[in-house]
Amino acid sequence: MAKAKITKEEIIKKTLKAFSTQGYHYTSMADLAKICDIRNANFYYYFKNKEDLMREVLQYVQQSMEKKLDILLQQNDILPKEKLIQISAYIEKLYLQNPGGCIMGNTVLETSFLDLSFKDVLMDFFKKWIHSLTTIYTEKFPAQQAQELAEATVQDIEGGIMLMRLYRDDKYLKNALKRAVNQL
Amino acid sequence: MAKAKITKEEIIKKTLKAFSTQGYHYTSMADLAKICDIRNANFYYYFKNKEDLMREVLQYVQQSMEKKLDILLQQNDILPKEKLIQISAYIEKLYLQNPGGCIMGNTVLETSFLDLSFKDVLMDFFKKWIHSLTTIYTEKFPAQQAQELAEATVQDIEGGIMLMRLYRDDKYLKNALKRAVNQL
DNA sequence: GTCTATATGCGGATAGAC
DNA sequence: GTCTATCCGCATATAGAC
Repeated sequence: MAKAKITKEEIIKKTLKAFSTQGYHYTSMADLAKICDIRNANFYYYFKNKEDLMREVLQYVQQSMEKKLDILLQQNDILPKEKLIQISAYIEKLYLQNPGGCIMGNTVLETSFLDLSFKDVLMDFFKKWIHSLTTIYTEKFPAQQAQELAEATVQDIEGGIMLMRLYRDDKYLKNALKRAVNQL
Repeated sequence: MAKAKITKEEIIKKTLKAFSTQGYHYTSMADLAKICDIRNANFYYYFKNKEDLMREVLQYVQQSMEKKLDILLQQNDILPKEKLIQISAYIEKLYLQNPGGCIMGNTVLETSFLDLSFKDVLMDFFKKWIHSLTTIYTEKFPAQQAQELAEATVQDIEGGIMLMRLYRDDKYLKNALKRAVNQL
């Protein structure tokens, strides 16, 4: 087959930023077309509809996160605290580099009352994140407490992203990440 | 003047629930008209536009919160911990009674990239909340630490609301409130 | 103050040529 | 695979009668 002007993966990467900043509903297909430098109609060759595109975008983020966490956790030669520091660094890079914060958390609050196909992707994302943190905290705390600590950490970070966007000050996210590491 | 079929305040109270659950953009004037049992056009007699209506809705929530916190804090005859418990109870009632969670946090994430007139109301809301918690935590911790603890508490709660909506499980919010109280 | 009717634009999505 | 043209519905908002 002939080389496409733009690949599916390129579309996903380029639209991610827009969805991340502006949210799902507010980002129009026209916006996305401009960003990708293609025509509005071309999306429908690659994706069934807007919802399907969003699903693939979220899946891309979810799978990147999952892969990254698996690699980090499998390191046998480093201390738990060091793993935590690495996760923090990853999260900070992920959420600090664009003004939109966390596309997963944003999308939950924007769409949780609707019956959209990508809800399970959002659930997988946070489930994996919490589970990874639980695994690490288990090295110091009993299982139940480690689980709650992991949930609290994710909540602290996600709430921090909200305040970061409101006040345009990244101290809220940075402090949350610091607290997460200091649990060990 | 003749009695209006519906007052401005009634509109605000009735539309609050819809905005809270569905968000700002997704809630249409038609939705709101149905809820209030008036015609679409009638809103424009009371409010300049949709943004203006939303501003008044958020202001109503903000002012209720402010009043409540002021009353709670002014009690001289009770322990700081008891104040914290009362605030928790208020927050729990406020955020648990409808499926939309926290309209203020939702609205921040949905609209913070836009230049909307109600941004200052959102900032006032969280500023007041954090400040009140700081005041209480100051009874046990040094100022700087109390401030960070207050921020962490709000972040924990707001993140908890997000997970609560995602997994339809109120344990995330309830645990966050418990942690807030247990700081004292 | 509340109504009917409607202007006006933008949203997602499709048809069909090339 | 990519294009142009266009459909159709819904959004906010306004005009003007009652």
